[in-house]
Amino acid sequence: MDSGSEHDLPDLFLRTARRIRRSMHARLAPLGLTPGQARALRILGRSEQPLRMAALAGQLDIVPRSATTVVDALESAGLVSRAADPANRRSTLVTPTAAGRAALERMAEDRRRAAADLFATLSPEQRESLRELLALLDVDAADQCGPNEPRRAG
Amino acid sequence: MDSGSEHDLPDLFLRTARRIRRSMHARLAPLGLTPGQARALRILGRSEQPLRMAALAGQLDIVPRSATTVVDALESAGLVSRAADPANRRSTLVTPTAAGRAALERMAEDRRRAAADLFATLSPEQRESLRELLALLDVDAADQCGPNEPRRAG
DNA sequence: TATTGTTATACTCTATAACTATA
DNA sequence: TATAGTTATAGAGTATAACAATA
Repeated sequence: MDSGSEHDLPDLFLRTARRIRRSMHARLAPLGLTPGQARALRILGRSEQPLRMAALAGQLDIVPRSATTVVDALESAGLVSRAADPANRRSTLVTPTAAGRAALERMAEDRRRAAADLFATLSPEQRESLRELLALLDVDAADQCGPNEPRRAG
Repeated sequence: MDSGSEHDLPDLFLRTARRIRRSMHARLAPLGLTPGQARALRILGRSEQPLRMAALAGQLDIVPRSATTVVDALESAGLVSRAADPANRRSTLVTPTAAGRAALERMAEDRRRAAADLFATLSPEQRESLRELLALLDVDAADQCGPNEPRRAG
């Protein structure tokens, strides 16, 4: 009734993002995970190797300090473990535990269903278009506005 | 280098949203406004009538309590004013002040440029496609996941 | 000295619950 | 009693700055 007009592209984008985040939050709450924690766990789960904190932060597109908070929570929940990198003792390697991998499996199905729900108003072709457009936006995006990338002029 | 793969639609979406929010934050910081405050001010500025708190919350797609915080900040900054609705003294009517309207004008140009930057990797046709897809997503979106709408089954 | 991660802190955004004033 | 808004509080997400350990 009050949402259909006058929004520019960034506005529309953040509006939908808010809705997605709200939905994820509700879906994950019963599992005791926040959307950010679940996202980090997925990244760790799909990685072949244990990830350093900085690498995880890079994939999450947040500063390393913020990754610490996320990993702290996951570690407390027993879903990931930290270990010093033998090759470079400054580095911390993070890996999902067995419980972490089990949680990922439990979440996967639910996640697919939720995504389908969220984008239910789009046809499969439209969803594919959206995916392509988002991928385009993502390409050099981090270079421009990422928190970890060096700032450039402009 | 590390962002190009394995993201589903919600992930891609939130990733870009994060980037947009970061860009807005940086752009608005010199003006002493947060993205949320600027958004509320724009909604108030484009409204013909003064808005009640609940109406503003509705357009912002947040709960009324959250709108209070935003309006508090705008009022402190002298950009909006609150007045009791003469017709119903329970209601509060919010209007931009002259300073608020001036701030909106100052922001408008900058905002257009920022939006162009953010979506620079897309052609005009692609931007239009994206706009249409987002509009579709927005249609019955609030009904499903909004914080103010009554919860339904499913 | 440079790098990696962390401790300490702060701010934005949003939520629920309880309360006040009004209807 | 129901409604509009607020006070009080909390938690998620993210940031900067200073510091320790290691290289």
